[in-house]
Amino acid sequence: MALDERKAQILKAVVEDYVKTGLPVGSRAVARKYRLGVSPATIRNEMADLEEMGYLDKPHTSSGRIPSDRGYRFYVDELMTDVRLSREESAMIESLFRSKIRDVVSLLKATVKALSEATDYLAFVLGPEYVTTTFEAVYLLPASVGRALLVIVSDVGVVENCIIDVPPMSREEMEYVSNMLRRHLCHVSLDQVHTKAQELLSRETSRYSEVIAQVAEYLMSITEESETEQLFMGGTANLLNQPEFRDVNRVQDLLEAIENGSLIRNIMITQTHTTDPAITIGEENEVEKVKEFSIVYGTFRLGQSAGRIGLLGPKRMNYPRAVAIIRYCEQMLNKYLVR
Amino acid sequence: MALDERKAQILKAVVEDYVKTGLPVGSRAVARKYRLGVSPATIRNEMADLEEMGYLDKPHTSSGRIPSDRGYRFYVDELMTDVRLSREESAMIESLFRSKIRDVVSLLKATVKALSEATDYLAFVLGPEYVTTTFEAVYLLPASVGRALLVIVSDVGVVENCIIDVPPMSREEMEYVSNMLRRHLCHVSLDQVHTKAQELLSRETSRYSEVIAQVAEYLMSITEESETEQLFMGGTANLLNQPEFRDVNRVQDLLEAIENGSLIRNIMITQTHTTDPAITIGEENEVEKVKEFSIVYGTFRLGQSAGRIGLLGPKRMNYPRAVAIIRYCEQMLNKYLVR
DNA sequence: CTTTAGCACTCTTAGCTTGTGAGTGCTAAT
DNA sequence: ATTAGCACTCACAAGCTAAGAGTGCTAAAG
Repeated sequence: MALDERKAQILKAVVEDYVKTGLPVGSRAVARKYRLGVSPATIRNEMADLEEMGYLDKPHTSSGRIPSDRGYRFYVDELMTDVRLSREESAMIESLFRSKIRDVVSLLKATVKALSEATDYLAFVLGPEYVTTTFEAVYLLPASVGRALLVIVSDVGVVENCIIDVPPMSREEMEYVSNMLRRHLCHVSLDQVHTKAQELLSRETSRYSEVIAQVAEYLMSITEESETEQLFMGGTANLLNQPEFRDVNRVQDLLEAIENGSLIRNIMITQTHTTDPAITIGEENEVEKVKEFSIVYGTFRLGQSAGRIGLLGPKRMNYPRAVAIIRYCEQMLNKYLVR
Repeated sequence: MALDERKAQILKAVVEDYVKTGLPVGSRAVARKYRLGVSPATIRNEMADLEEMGYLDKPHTSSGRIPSDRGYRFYVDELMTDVRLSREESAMIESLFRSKIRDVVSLLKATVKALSEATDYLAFVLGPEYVTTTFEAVYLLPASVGRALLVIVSDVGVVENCIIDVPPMSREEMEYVSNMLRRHLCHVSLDQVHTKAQELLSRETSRYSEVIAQVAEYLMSITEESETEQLFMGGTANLLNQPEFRDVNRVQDLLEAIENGSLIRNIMITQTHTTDPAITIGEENEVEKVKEFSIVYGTFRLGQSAGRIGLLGPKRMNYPRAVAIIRYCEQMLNKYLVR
């Protein structure tokens, strides 16, 4: 399966030229731009071989070659060389991060912004799952008559809140309930919240039982809920820059699926990643609608759980650059998310 | 400026037909579909009059008429009849709301979703400005060594949080600081937060002064910050459904501007609204990039401040329906946001 | 005096034809 | 093994034509 040196060089040239121009690349162009010391005719022969081996495709009988999924895969695995972001660029990105060190959510939003502005692709950040989390704090605050604001701080610093109905009670009473909730439901692993709440309910047969039940339910619901909420995306307009989207219908379908959010989540769930900035190319993607695209994604840690950041673009993607940017943003996140 | 009955009927027919089909409408079509008891020739004459008066345009010398901005305006002001949402539809929307009565932010997100799914337009919700707001609660919670989580609850129930650096301190110390902050900075109008914080600083020359300063700064920053954060959008893919976007470049430009968010904010700031679901059509929009579109937007109240919900679509928009949906969502919001 | 039928004219759009250019595969010479 | 040469393929753009929808005007009819 190994390619001899010259074939490898030609494959590399084809991929990089096609990535740059978006046009099928011919033997002439390869000979001219990437001087390999051989004539177009020789390159033609080699390209015919590469096609037979499945690394290149032809859009139609005559006229240049484009890389196949396999060609991209070989390029990504063996041929591409790491690139470094320019000084200005990394400075630009870092400054964006620095200005947003407020809370986790803003930081993730900043990441999306950095990614989508630094590339021509769709950027996404999938917040960490809650599964392994406990709660750091639970507060019940008076909101208006008959309503209270429930504020919850997870151990990774993500804050959630909701409004619940409560029987009318004094400030002191509410503080009492609030303290009780804190004592019994904080620092308890999620799978035990339910039983703890039941315990609490059976002991407290007071008028607060309704409140306790509501809080417990909300705590439980957060597990799934927040998964649907914690997806940030940006740069949808970037996709329209790609020449492959000259016709609107193709993009529309994808956009719809992306916007609703389930798509990215599906991808991240079904995908089994291996290397750090993982790359999936075209048909390698499990999800149907993405089989014409590539995804480059990485991981960041927050507490005990992990989140994902990624770029979705055409297969004709600048992989070295995408990898460099994902790597850099991973670093930034892990740096600013320390806790 | 008033139009005689027949002209009005014809204008109405042209607008509604054009809205439905997207194709310039000719005299024949009007005569056939909206039986007005006159022949195409008569309608041709009337349409020529309407064109001269500025209510209709011709894309090119021969071939049907399309409404001008003025034509749409007249239609919207005088001709269109209110529509009601179907029972299923309003039930669908309300259920979406009901399932999301958790916190303000989820509710606003649900609104965007409802709006964009119920229409073919871009939906947006602009959260209420903070200007007139005070803070209901301020908490400083231990996060990790040297860091604390600052949680702030505004009087309208919006929760903000950020992480700040603090000198190492015990749980009791932090509670002391937290209480101090609460006593001095809650229920204080925003324009006084700064002076209050100064007072506090001058009295407390302790090691906590750094913390107090940070908190004060954050409180101040929220005013602008949250304006940039509190914009929710959905349904960008809807725009691609519109036949006017058969070519990609037009939409890309708009999408980019929209995604970055400043566009909608600008519109809402520059626009002076009058009626409740306000409608601005084409050139009536102050913002350059929107002069080819129309916006229908309404207001909801949250505490002392107000937010906006709206739809952005082509001038060829189904105005009666857009108005009905905006109205309905306004109601929903005002119902579920009571405090 | 308003309405209508008839007709010549305009303009867009889709489909077809043609020419050009980029690129290929094959063969024969180096 | 490499390369030059050449015939061949195919996409794409440009130009052309025919069809169709719609108009404005004129003259007849109510």
